[in-house]
Amino acid sequence: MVAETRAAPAFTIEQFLPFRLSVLSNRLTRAAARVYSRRFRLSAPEWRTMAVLGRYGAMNANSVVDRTAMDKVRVSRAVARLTAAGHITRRIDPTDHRRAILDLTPQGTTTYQQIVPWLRAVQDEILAALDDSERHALETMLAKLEQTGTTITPTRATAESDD
Amino acid sequence: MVAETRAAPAFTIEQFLPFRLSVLSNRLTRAAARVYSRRFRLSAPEWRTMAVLGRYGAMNANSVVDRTAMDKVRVSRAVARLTAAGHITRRIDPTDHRRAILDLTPQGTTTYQQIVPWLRAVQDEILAALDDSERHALETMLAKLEQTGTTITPTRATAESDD
DNA sequence: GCGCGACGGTTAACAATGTAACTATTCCCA
DNA sequence: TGGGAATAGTTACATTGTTAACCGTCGCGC
Repeated sequence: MVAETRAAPAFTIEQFLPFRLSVLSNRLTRAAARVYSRRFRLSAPEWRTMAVLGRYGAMNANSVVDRTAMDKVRVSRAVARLTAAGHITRRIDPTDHRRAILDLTPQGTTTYQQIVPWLRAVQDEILAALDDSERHALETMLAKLEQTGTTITPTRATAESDD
Repeated sequence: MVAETRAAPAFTIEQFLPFRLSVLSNRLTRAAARVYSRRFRLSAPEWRTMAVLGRYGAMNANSVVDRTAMDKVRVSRAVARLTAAGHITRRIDPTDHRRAILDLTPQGTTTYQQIVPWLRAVQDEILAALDDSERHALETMLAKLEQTGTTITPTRATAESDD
């Protein structure tokens, strides 16, 4: 029944790194999202936008794009909803009328400050499974994978004779 | 400008684990998807379904759900498209008429066997950034995080006074 | 053997996301 | 200085994901 082959071990998707990371990150993101979605009705893109504004202060949408790895459409939509909800303000940059400068409102700042400790707790809970050296190793590996991840371009299979 | 506070360090989303994993896994999944989407017009759920059938042989949709961490709706749609494309067969289980037994067709098997080596190459390329001990550590940590990830339920923030 | 809760899977309705085309503004240089 | 290329952001449309309701089948107690 198993499409096992002579030379290579079976390809097992449960062990395939992108698959594992995808499942894991979905679960963790979901756990984190409960913090801000339940009580504050924020989506992940919305929270991410507030998070960078809360951390770094006012900036335009493009800077949010750069810091959050979201595309500009997602940011644009998040901004629209956040503005409507009164969490952020949006004013045209007087020096460049294409840009809009975003910033947290007082209400948005309060919300931000309420959410942060909960997310810290989530991260602590995640990392509780690891000891100090493991946490350090995780940091190192993530940094490395984040580097290589950018250049993955499968150019040639190593064993087309996998039949 | 920065919403920095006395006691706690600033909350920086770029360092928040669920965020980092989400960005990383998106990029890796995308890199992997290029392999099967370009040439074979398969989506991720479709490939995942083929992958478990190729690895473990015929099974019903629920077993695919269990092995792929996809919900049943996604599997159902993937199965519909794969059947239409001639990659898999679907026959009612004679011993239980609620179930349908899925299996790769010869064409599906061929496709599967063509894709596998490319995905191996992708994984090798990703792991090339790490040395042997790091790979081992990654394996250990993923296993641990996959365990805890299931039970994350933020119950109490540690520092509500983060204002 | 029959009725009712559970199971396997599909369909339907809706929200979120991605891709591409588009508008408005600014940059830059011929 | 004026006109094309680049930039910032939005809108429109197609695809995908999520949730809930649904249908047929099975298991099981009565």
